[in-house]
Amino acid sequence: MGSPEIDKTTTPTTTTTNTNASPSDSVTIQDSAIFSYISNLSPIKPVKAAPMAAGFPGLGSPPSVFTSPHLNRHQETSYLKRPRCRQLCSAELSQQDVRGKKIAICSNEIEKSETQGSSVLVPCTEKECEKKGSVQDQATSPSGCVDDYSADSVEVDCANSVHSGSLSLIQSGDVPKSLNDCNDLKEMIPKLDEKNDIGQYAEKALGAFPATSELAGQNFQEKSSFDNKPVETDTKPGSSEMTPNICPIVESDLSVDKALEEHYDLPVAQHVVAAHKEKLDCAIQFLLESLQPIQGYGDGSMTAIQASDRHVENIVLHDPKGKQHSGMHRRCPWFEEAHQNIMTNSPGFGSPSNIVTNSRLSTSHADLEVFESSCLEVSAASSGRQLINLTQPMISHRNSGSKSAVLKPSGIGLHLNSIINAMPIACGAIGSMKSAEKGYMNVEGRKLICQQPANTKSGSILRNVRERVSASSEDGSYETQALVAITSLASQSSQIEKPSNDPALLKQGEYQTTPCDKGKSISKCADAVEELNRSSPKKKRKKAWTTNDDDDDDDDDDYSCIHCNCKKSKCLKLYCDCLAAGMYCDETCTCQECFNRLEYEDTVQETRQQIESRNPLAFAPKIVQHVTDSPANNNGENGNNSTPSSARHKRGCNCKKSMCSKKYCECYQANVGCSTGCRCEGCKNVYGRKEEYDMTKDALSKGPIHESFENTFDEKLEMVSNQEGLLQTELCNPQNLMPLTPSFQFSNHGKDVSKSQFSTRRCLPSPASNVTFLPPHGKSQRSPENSDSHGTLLKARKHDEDVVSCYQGLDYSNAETVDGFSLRCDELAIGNDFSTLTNPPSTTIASPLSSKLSDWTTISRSQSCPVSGHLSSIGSDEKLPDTMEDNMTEILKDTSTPLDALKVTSLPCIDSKDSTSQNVNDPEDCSSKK
DNA sequence: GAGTTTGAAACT
DNA sequence: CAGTTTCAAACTC
Repeated sequence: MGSPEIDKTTTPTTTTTNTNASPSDSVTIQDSAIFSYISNLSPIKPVKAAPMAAGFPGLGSPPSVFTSPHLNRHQETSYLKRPRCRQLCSAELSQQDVRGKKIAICSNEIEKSETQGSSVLVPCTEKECEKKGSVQDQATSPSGCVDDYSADSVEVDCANSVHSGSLSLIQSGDVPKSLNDCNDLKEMIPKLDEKNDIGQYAEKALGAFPATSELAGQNFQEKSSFDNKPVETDTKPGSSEMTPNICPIVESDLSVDKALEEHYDLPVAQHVVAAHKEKLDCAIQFLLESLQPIQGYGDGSMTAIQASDRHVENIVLHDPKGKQHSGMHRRCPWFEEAHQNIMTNSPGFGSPSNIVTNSRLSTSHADLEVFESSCLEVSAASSGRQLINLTQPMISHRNSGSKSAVLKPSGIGLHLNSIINAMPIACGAIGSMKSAEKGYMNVEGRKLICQQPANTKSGSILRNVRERVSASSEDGSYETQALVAITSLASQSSQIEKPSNDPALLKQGEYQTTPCDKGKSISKCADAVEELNRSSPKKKRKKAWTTNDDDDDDDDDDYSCIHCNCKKSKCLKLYCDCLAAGMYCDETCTCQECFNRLEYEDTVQETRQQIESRNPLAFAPKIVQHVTDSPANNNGENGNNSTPSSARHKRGCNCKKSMCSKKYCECYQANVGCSTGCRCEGCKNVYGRKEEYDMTKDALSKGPIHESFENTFDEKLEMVSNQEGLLQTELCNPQNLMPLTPSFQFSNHGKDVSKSQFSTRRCLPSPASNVTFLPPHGKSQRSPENSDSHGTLLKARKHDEDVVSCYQGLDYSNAETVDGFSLRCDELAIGNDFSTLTNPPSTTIASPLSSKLSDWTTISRSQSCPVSGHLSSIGSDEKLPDTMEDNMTEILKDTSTPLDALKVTSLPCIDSKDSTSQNVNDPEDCSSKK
């Protein structure tokens, strides 16, 4: 009480400049900043720092709120995109530009998931970003390309980081030059796309650009970015049908794939294709090659270029509809914070996205050598996709990682869940997202939901995407990305009619497909997404973290679905759905004495920190995927399950009288079954009863250890990942997730769940963050459909795998495992010796800590590439950065029990079998032995 | 719409 | 950690 009042008095003075600044003002400022930035090239720092800091006090310091979510910053940001987008846009542009396109893409996907339809986004973005866009356009318009680009970037930034990435590219490169050369590039690019003459292209590029390979590389990128439009037309003749939103995402992923496939006949390409595992290495190599070589490796350079181009295309495409983000009317402080933190804090985050960003930053900054930039891009291209996939989920979420990520709605999570991450994946933090239909589970939160105007095209788009995916990618990793995109698309399509949260988005990552199952997996994924998107009809109101989006009526974005009616809490407690979702209250809220407003950012921030201090996972998605699915969950006892079967409430419910059959029950409300974590009495949860869950677990895991592990360790990990992800997410991921929080996390949860866990454990170390976690590792090769018949076996497998992976580290050699892994994992793990992963604790711990993507990046680089640096190895905890250690410590504390359990339990199994692969393949054996 | 019920969040 | 209180949503009428 007191604090709020105090804040009121204080905030006005302190925050007034920041928060009070009218959107237009902020926009203009930002625009000007952006403009200057572009013109000056140097720039990222000046512009954003101020506004962001002011806007989001919490960001400066790792937001306590989203501490857990560190990893998912991206997602978080993506998750909760609301009003703030404007400010963020400008600020982010400068700061975020550094981010890799891929990151942006990821965010885009998340956003898409959240917003669902580009069309949907458009309106919103227009509202929010119109001013900005116009201003920026005018300001930046040096060239048409630039204009579009900048404009897009601005708008996109709000929702997507991609734009920022593109901007960064532009900035990094000599803008003027690039602009001038745009025409040339355009001309050249088409050819490239056609593969007519990569060599020529390279030569031209070299000639046109500075002699230095570095410059050339940059130029290429820049050009590519600028040439996006041309490329699009050329490359995507058939894609016209696709909505801009979809196209960008898909293309981004696909583009990379294509580039790799098409252009990488080179050894490098082989590396990439041959080893998803070695993506990092490939990226490194690619970088190396790119450095020297455009000449020598024209193809390689081209690839990078194309990738960048495609990204650009994506951006460009978004332009028309680019204003997607606006979908969120509300602003998500967390999310923003996450962005800020990410942007300001470090060039290198732990997450791949961060990595990408860094790379781009390097380009923009000149600090990094072109080499790095090229490498980054390459890596981004290779890994970025993964990231994308990851983000989605997450997303989850909303931010699970409140602090680090700040926002994200940690998983699709519930709160942010609303999105989680939802939200938008993630917009992870989103968490609480209520998914439009299903809500993003967790991603935390956020509701990623964005309404999509009904897109008649969605279906066609989806098809296109699928086709492309199948056609384009041979690599599972790529497929994964494609899947993600598809998933988002599917969700969009499914949601077209209705706004939806996408917990699914958060969890999109979960839907990995193996090459074999591509078609099916994709379609299934889409189906799953759709399912997730389904909202429960009954709900009058959704909680932010709820996965379901009931609000068919709501055309608003997921976030819009979140409203509060607080009377006494002043919206500064978790009672407030808005706050829980990492969102500010808006006019739609009927709260009284509300302090959860932009005007009281400081207060909100403090409150969040306070809440987080009490419960670090307070803003994490409430719903997370579980490793084990109860049969009931898989099919849904009622067959109504909208949420992933594997999804479970993080903490479980405590229902006494409602029998978990009313919305009083958070599990039921989230359309998830009860689990062992629930203390409910007389559970009759139609989505899965606690007893069933327990029985299933017992049967599958055959050991209390598994349960304990799953419940505690996995859940935590998942949560963290979700939060960070999401939507995001979400969830994280999204939120979520999902959110997927929002971070990150959805329908096919059974499968996905296992995957998610898998990924989590495996990927934990990866900077990729939650998002990556979300992706289903476990299932990669498994058919998406987990029929009950297969369910048991698969489940058993999953458990075994999880245990093994956790304990021993993944055996990437194992085809299944590899496929299952998200790119991030591959990158991270691959680059390194898995020996590093050998330490279960370190691995598991690391992942949550992924908040510092930079570390990861460095690690991955160091491992794969000598260049890098600081971290000698992930494997040893000692070597981990302080922050990492701290995070790990926290995580360990949280999961200490699980770890122990894991060790104890898993060991027998593992020991019994020498090879991890065997364990993975033969879960039964382990179980039988047990 | 008012009142009741419910369970999470907050507090002790 | 358990018990109690507070709170706001869900529910009922």
